[in-house]
Amino acid sequence: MRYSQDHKAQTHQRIIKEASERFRRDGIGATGLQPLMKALGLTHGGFYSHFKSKDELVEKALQAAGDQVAGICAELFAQDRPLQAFIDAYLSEWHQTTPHEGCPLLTMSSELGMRGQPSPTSDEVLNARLQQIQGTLEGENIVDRSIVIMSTLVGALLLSRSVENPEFARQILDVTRAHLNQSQT
Amino acid sequence: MRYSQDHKAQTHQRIIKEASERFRRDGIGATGLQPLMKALGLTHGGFYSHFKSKDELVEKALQAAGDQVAGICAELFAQDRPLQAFIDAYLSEWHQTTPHEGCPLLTMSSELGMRGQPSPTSDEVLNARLQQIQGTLEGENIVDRSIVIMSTLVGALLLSRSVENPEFARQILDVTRAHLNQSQT
DNA sequence: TGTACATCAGTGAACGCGCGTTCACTGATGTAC
DNA sequence: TGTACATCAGTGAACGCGCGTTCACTGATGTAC
Repeated sequence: MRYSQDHKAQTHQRIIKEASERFRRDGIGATGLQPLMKALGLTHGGFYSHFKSKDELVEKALQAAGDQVAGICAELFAQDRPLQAFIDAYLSEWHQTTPHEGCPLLTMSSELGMRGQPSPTSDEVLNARLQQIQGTLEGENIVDRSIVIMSTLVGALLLSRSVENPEFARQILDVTRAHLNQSQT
Repeated sequence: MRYSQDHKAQTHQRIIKEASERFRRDGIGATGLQPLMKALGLTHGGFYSHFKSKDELVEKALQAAGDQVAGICAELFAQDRPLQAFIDAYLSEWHQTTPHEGCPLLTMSSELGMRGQPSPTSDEVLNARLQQIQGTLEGENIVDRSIVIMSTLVGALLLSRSVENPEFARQILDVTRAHLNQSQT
């Protein structure tokens, strides 16, 4: 059956959004197209009238995740203490327990790198964060310092998500947050 | 056919070693038992006379990876400048391009955390590194500082493996290595 | 304005494939006499 | 010491399952007259 004019565009975006969440929460390889389409009330055969392969969806979903996160970060960096707002949000309990709405660098980008299929979009997402951080820094070696801050954020979040003991996970986030907040101004 | 006395133990260890490398390089989910056994010159059916499931192998392989890395780190921490030796090795080009012999925290532990099946062994591996780092530190907040150092190392290595541009990857490692080495003493 | 036709998003069965796991079987070795 | 038997690591076919992808088909909508 044929649908109204922009119905296809809406479905297209719904697939991308659902995929970007599942890829971040469960992993790309562990996300099946069949359950994905079913969750949207569609059948899996129709997938290929929207994308030519799963790989194409992965790239679109990574871009969408990057855009979503860019929006969230733009708000954070518009606050009074922009860097602290960003650090607090990145190392928040919400971000630890909500990977499907969070930073795609430690989920999608990492998995793509592991597969030997790194995407330029990963570089773009990372560079966007670095530039936002750099905008809040003063003094010398701004680029280098932004890279170190971002590495520390990513590492602390990854470890907190990997560890079994919840108190240990919280400690990693708390300690790292305190360190980064006091070392900047 | 029945084999000589310790033949089974040797095969057992060969399976664990090969698995610990493949799990770290390709991921747990992307590693099939059939190709794994074939690479060792065995048939896949025999797997279950060694392990009761893939999950059991995963746990053993994570422990083996932890032990292997512990051995490497023990040598590094026995050198003249132990912390610098560790940092330089962790952020080396070798570690970036040799995940199958490297730290299981950003490969196996991360994937297990993502699956909602975190292992206590992940905590043990991380704690072992933290204690080795703490042994090289002086002054206050030694535990906190060790967590920050480890987070920064893990994050920089993950980003360098995730990024598409090789120069960008190298820059992340170089900048982070320089920062960590100068901030300690 | 009303009618005939073309479009194409979505359907659902089917494809080959690799996965983890099972199972009856093999046959060289270790053990018991 | 020589022989008969039990053991069990490893074999290889088979299991059901979910994967990504294909394909002939449907039928409500947009378009042309």
